[in-house]
This record gives sequence, structure tokens and C-alpha cells, in this order.
Amino acid sequence: MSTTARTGPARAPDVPELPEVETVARLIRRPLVGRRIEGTHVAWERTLGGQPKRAFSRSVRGAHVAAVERRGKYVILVLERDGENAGRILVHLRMTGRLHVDPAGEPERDYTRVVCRLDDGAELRFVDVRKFGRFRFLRDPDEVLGELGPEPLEDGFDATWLRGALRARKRLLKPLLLDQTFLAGLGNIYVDEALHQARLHPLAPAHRVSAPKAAALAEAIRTTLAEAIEREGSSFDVFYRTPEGNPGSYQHQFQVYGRTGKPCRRCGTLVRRIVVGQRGTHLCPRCQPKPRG
DNA sequence: AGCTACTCCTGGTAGC
DNA sequence: TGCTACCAGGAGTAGC
Repeated sequence: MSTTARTGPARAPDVPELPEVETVARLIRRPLVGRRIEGTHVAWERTLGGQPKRAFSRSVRGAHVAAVERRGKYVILVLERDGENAGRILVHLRMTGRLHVDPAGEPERDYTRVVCRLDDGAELRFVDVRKFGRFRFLRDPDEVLGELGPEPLEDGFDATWLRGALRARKRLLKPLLLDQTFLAGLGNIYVDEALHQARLHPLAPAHRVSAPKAAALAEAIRTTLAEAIEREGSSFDVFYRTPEGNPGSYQHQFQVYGRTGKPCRRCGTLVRRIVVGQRGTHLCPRCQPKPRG
């Protein structure tokens, strides 16, 4: 494993973004939908996002999981009682959060923060090393989901929308794309990848991005995310079935992310790492020239 | 409005 | 080998 001077090893991305969250939602949907939550165990209360564990337990116990959805980087468990809406569990994986549905008798997992026991003996387990993740019950999920920007893979997000939205914002491109109220689901990895594909510099002012560049960016965002979802459909489940959960078991074909000091796959120029808004940012100085002024 | 800095956390790594 | 110091990072918040 090679390392770079100041940035540490080019590690596998363990930070879930839209494609990873979508893959998780698909994986847990089948074993979860139709199940009844019999009880809960909360090992780290702050994971609940402020609700006391007793109240949380009362909120979800006895409810059925009617559907598993995704919005931005949230996994959404739709709860019902007697066929009536009974609120939602919103799961945000943040950095190291993992969701597992383990059949009865599976050994416990390290770093398990919240468990929902199901009526077939299986357990929904929220595992999270760094404790940044959230597993929240909300009667009205719109108070959270209503703040989110559009879904990049759905109607409503296209070149026209993006061009107009960029023109209206006097912000740097990368921090804007990371802002979930602007666009839902992008994180550090896919922003770097999409900007590279569209040949845009992360420090470019949003309102100065040309119409053709905005169109290229919209396309880059869609293809980057869609391809990642495709890949993870075949490989991420392997990772999720491994009790150790080794993130190295699936590899992405990243162009710039985590490739500091390595040649750009398009032009061979060495990939640079800069810091934008306190986040490590990877770019090709030749493909993504710095804007002037 | 939009920027920076700080907070939450812990495993992994660098440097001794 | 073993210790300590520091880093990564999504999102919320405070302060300018």
C-alpha cells in the first residue's frame, strides 16, 4: 500500500454518499419490509438525535416497517400501525454508520449503537464507530427532509435547473455542491469526481459557470452517481455481508479522489490536493484550471 | 448572504 | 515495541 507525503494512505472511501445510501436501502428493503418492531436497544443515546431512549422505544415499538426509502443521504423507514402512518425513522450514516439486518442468532457486532428487534427474530442494527451517525424517529419527517435540495437522479434536476441555480448563488462551487439544501446527496468524493469530469475548478464562483459548463456538470453528477450505484449493486453487498466489513473489498474507479500525487487518468498530470472549506479536495491542475479574478 | 472556526468521535498513522 | 499527537470528515452551530 503506497502512501503520500502529507495526506496519509489513499484509503478506500468509507464515507457513504448517495450511491452507498441507495445501495444500503436496497439491501435492507427485502428483509425489513413487512416486519414488526418488537423492541429496541439503545447503547448510545445521542445517536437518537435528542429523543430519550424510552420515548424512542415507545415511538417505534409495535410499528410495522411499511417501506424503505432514500432521500439524499437519508435512509427512511416508513412506519405504520394498523395501516396508518406512524412516523418515520431517518437514518443518517454520516462517516462510519452501517445498517445491517442480521438473522436470529448472528453474533453481536462491535460499535452497535441502536438495535430494533424484529418479529422474525432478526435484528436491525445500526453500527457506527465514530458516533456521528443518527438514527432518529420523527413523527413529521418533513422538518428534516423539507430542507433538502432536489434529488440529482430525478426529474427536476437537469442542465437548465443547475444553470439557473448556480447563477443565483455567489458561492464557491465545491462548498455549494456539498450543501445539502442546494442539492441532496453529494459528498466530498463525488463532488471531486464530478468537478473533474466536468473540468471545473472547485474554487470557481458558482455564478460565473457558463451554460455549457453547467450542462457538463449536471451530466457529470448524474453519470458519476448512477455508475456508482451500478457498481455497488454488485459489490457493496459483499462488503455488507462481511462481518468485518472491510471497505477494501470493493474498489471504485476514482479519477482524482484519494489519488494525490498520482497521474490524472485523462492527461497524466499529477493530481493535487488542496483544502476547500476545511475539506480535502482533489483535482487535476491541468484539466481543472483555476479561474482568474 | 456567505465565509471561517469549532464541535462531535475514534481508529489509524506518523514520529519519536 | 510502545507511547503520544494529530488527522479525517458530514453537518450543525456560532460569530463575523
